[in-house]
Amino acid sequence: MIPERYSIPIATPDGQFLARYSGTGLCALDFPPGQPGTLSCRASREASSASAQGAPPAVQRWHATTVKALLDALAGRPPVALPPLDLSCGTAFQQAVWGVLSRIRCGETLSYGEVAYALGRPGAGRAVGSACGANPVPVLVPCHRVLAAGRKLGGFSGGLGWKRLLLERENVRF
DNA sequence: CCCTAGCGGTGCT
DNA sequence: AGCACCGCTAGGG
Repeated sequence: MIPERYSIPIATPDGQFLARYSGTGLCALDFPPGQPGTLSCRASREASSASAQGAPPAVQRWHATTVKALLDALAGRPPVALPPLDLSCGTAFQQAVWGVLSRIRCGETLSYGEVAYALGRPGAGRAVGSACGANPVPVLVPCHRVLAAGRKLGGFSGGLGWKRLLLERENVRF
Protein backbone atom coordinates (compact mmCIF):
# COMPACT_ATOMS: atom_id res chain seq x y z
CA MET A 1 0.00 0.00 0.00
CA ILE A 2 1.51 3.23 -1.18
CA PRO A 3 1.45 6.16 1.22
CA GLU A 4 -0.57 9.10 -0.01
CA ARG A 5 1.22 11.92 -1.76
CA TYR A 6 0.54 15.62 -1.62
CA SER A 7 1.47 18.27 -4.17
CA ILE A 8 1.38 21.86 -2.97
CA PRO A 9 2.30 24.95 -5.01
CA ILE A 10 4.60 27.62 -3.64
CA ALA A 11 4.31 31.19 -4.91
CA THR A 12 7.68 32.96 -5.09
CA PRO A 13 8.98 36.11 -6.78
CA ASP A 14 10.42 33.81 -9.44
CA GLY A 15 7.24 31.90 -10.20
CA GLN A 16 5.20 29.08 -8.78
CA PHE A 17 7.18 26.06 -7.63
CA LEU A 18 5.52 22.76 -6.78
CA ALA A 19 6.42 20.77 -3.68
CA ARG A 20 5.60 17.07 -3.49
CA TYR A 21 5.47 15.14 -0.25
CA SER A 22 5.56 11.45 0.51
CA GLY A 23 4.82 9.91 3.87
CA THR A 24 8.32 10.68 5.07
CA GLY A 25 9.09 14.12 3.72
CA LEU A 26 9.65 16.35 0.73
CA CYS A 27 10.27 14.04 -2.21
CA ALA A 28 10.31 16.51 -5.11
CA LEU A 29 10.45 20.20 -5.90
CA ASP A 30 9.51 21.31 -9.41
CA PHE A 31 10.61 24.57 -11.02
CA PRO A 32 7.96 26.89 -12.42
CA PRO A 33 7.26 26.31 -16.13
CA GLY A 34 9.75 27.95 -18.47
CA GLN A 35 12.94 29.85 -17.76
CA PRO A 36 13.26 32.51 -15.06
CA GLY A 37 11.91 35.87 -16.15
CA THR A 38 10.06 34.31 -19.06
CA LEU A 39 6.39 34.94 -19.75
CA SER A 40 5.02 31.55 -18.76
CA CYS A 41 7.15 31.66 -15.67
CA ARG A 42 6.04 35.15 -14.74
CA ALA A 43 2.43 34.20 -15.28
CA SER A 44 2.72 31.43 -12.75
CA ARG A 45 3.53 34.00 -10.10
CA GLU A 46 -0.05 35.07 -9.76
CA ALA A 47 -1.54 31.66 -10.32
CA SER A 48 -3.78 30.13 -7.70
CA SER A 49 -2.14 30.11 -4.33
CA ALA A 50 -3.73 26.77 -3.48
CA SER A 51 -2.64 25.84 -0.01
CA ALA A 52 -1.88 22.89 2.17
CA GLN A 53 -5.53 22.75 3.24
CA GLY A 54 -6.51 19.14 3.61
CA ALA A 55 -3.01 17.78 4.01
CA PRO A 56 -2.10 16.01 7.25
CA PRO A 57 -0.65 18.20 10.01
CA ALA A 58 2.83 16.76 9.54
CA VAL A 59 2.82 17.65 5.86
CA GLN A 60 1.57 21.13 6.65
CA ARG A 61 4.44 21.65 9.07
CA TRP A 62 6.96 20.34 6.55
CA HIS A 63 5.51 22.59 3.93
CA ALA A 64 5.81 25.69 6.09
CA THR A 65 9.50 24.87 6.46
CA THR A 66 9.86 24.22 2.73
CA VAL A 67 8.35 27.59 1.86
CA LYS A 68 10.69 29.48 4.15
CA ALA A 69 13.69 27.50 2.95
CA LEU A 70 12.85 28.08 -0.70
CA LEU A 71 12.32 31.81 -0.28
CA ASP A 72 15.64 32.08 1.54
CA ALA A 73 17.45 30.02 -1.07
CA LEU A 74 16.02 32.05 -3.92
CA ALA A 75 17.20 35.19 -2.17
CA GLY A 76 20.71 33.75 -1.96
CA ARG A 77 20.52 33.20 1.79
CA PRO A 78 21.18 29.83 3.43
CA PRO A 79 17.90 28.34 4.72
CA VAL A 80 17.53 28.23 8.50
CA ALA A 81 16.07 24.73 8.30
CA LEU A 82 15.06 22.18 5.72
CA PRO A 83 12.04 19.90 5.85
CA PRO A 84 12.69 16.17 6.09
CA LEU A 85 13.74 14.96 2.66
CA ASP A 86 12.62 11.70 1.08
CA LEU A 87 15.35 10.89 -1.39
CA SER A 88 14.59 7.19 -1.51
CA CYS A 89 13.91 7.38 -5.23
CA GLY A 90 17.66 7.53 -5.86
CA THR A 91 20.20 4.77 -6.29
CA ALA A 92 22.93 4.37 -3.69
CA PHE A 93 25.32 6.32 -5.90
CA GLN A 94 22.84 9.11 -6.54
CA GLN A 95 22.04 9.45 -2.85
CA ALA A 96 25.76 9.60 -2.08
CA VAL A 97 26.17 12.40 -4.61
CA TRP A 98 23.19 14.30 -3.23
CA GLY A 99 24.71 13.95 0.24
CA VAL A 100 27.88 15.66 -0.93
CA LEU A 101 25.88 18.41 -2.61
CA SER A 102 23.95 19.14 0.57
CA ARG A 103 27.24 19.88 2.31
CA ILE A 104 28.36 22.54 -0.16
CA ARG A 105 27.81 25.81 1.59
CA CYS A 106 25.97 28.76 0.16
CA GLY A 107 28.25 30.74 -2.14
CA GLU A 108 30.74 27.90 -2.56
CA THR A 109 31.09 25.46 -5.42
CA LEU A 110 32.72 22.17 -6.37
CA SER A 111 33.44 20.72 -9.79
CA TYR A 112 31.87 17.48 -10.98
CA GLY A 113 35.29 15.90 -10.76
CA GLU A 114 35.78 17.12 -7.19
CA VAL A 115 32.48 15.61 -6.13
CA ALA A 116 33.54 12.33 -7.71
CA TYR A 117 36.85 12.47 -5.89
CA ALA A 118 35.10 13.21 -2.59
CA LEU A 119 33.10 10.02 -3.10
CA GLY A 120 36.26 8.00 -3.62
CA ARG A 121 35.41 7.59 -7.30
CA PRO A 122 37.84 9.76 -9.18
CA GLY A 123 36.98 9.57 -12.83
CA ALA A 124 33.26 9.33 -12.21
CA GLY A 125 32.71 12.99 -12.96
CA ARG A 126 30.40 12.26 -15.79
CA ALA A 127 28.31 9.96 -13.62
CA VAL A 128 28.18 12.72 -11.00
CA GLY A 129 26.68 14.99 -13.64
CA SER A 130 23.99 12.44 -14.37
CA ALA A 131 23.26 12.07 -10.66
CA CYS A 132 22.96 15.82 -10.29
CA GLY A 133 20.47 15.81 -13.11
CA ALA A 134 18.43 13.19 -11.25
CA ASN A 135 18.24 15.33 -8.09
CA PRO A 136 14.51 15.50 -7.28
CA VAL A 137 14.86 18.49 -4.95
CA PRO A 138 16.79 21.17 -6.82
CA VAL A 139 17.58 24.45 -5.08
CA LEU A 140 17.31 22.94 -1.59
CA VAL A 141 19.69 20.14 -2.53
CA PRO A 142 22.02 22.55 -4.28
CA CYS A 143 23.01 20.81 -7.47
CA HIS A 144 23.50 24.29 -8.96
CA ARG A 145 26.68 24.59 -6.88
CA VAL A 146 28.49 22.07 -9.05
CA LEU A 147 30.43 23.60 -11.93
CA ALA A 148 32.46 22.07 -14.72
CA ALA A 149 36.23 22.05 -14.52
CA GLY A 150 37.80 25.49 -14.90
CA ARG A 151 34.72 27.13 -13.27
CA LYS A 152 32.74 26.82 -16.45
CA LEU A 153 28.99 26.75 -15.96
CA GLY A 154 28.39 23.15 -17.04
CA GLY A 155 24.84 21.91 -17.53
CA PHE A 156 21.56 22.00 -15.66
CA SER A 157 18.49 19.85 -16.26
CA GLY A 158 16.07 22.52 -15.13
CA GLY A 159 17.54 24.93 -17.68
CA LEU A 160 20.77 26.89 -17.47
CA GLY A 161 18.84 30.08 -16.77
CA TRP A 162 17.93 28.78 -13.34
CA LYS A 163 21.48 27.71 -12.59
CA ARG A 164 22.80 31.15 -13.54
CA LEU A 165 20.15 32.87 -11.45
CA LEU A 166 20.78 30.77 -8.36
CA LEU A 167 24.55 31.25 -8.58
CA GLU A 168 24.24 34.99 -9.14
CA ARG A 169 21.96 35.29 -6.12
CA GLU A 170 24.72 33.62 -4.08
CA ASN A 171 27.31 35.96 -5.56
CA VAL A 172 29.18 33.08 -7.14
CA ARG A 173 31.46 34.10 -9.98
CA PHE A 174 31.93 31.71 -12.89
C1' DC B 1 37.53 27.67 -30.35
C1' DC B 2 36.88 22.77 -31.93
C1' DC B 3 37.47 17.63 -31.82
C1' DT B 4 38.54 13.17 -29.71
C1' DA B 5 39.14 9.43 -26.60
C1' DG B 6 38.18 7.71 -22.27
C1' DC B 7 35.45 7.71 -18.44
C1' DG B 8 31.30 5.70 -14.76
C1' DG B 9 26.31 5.05 -13.67
C1' DT B 10 21.75 4.13 -15.41
C1' DG B 11 17.99 2.37 -17.95
C1' DC B 12 16.22 -0.08 -21.72
C1' DT B 13 16.36 -4.35 -24.73
C1' DA C 1 24.97 -9.17 -21.89
C1' DG C 2 24.93 -5.23 -24.81
C1' DC C 3 24.17 -0.49 -25.85
C1' DA C 4 23.01 4.17 -26.00
C1' DC C 5 22.43 7.73 -23.49
C1' DC C 6 24.70 11.84 -20.31
C1' DG C 7 24.82 18.42 -16.31
C1' DC C 8 32.48 15.33 -17.53
C1' DT C 9 37.59 15.97 -18.45
C1' DA C 10 42.26 16.12 -20.22
C1' DG C 11 44.77 16.55 -24.18
C1' DG C 12 45.78 18.16 -28.86
C1' DG C 13 44.95 20.88 -32.90
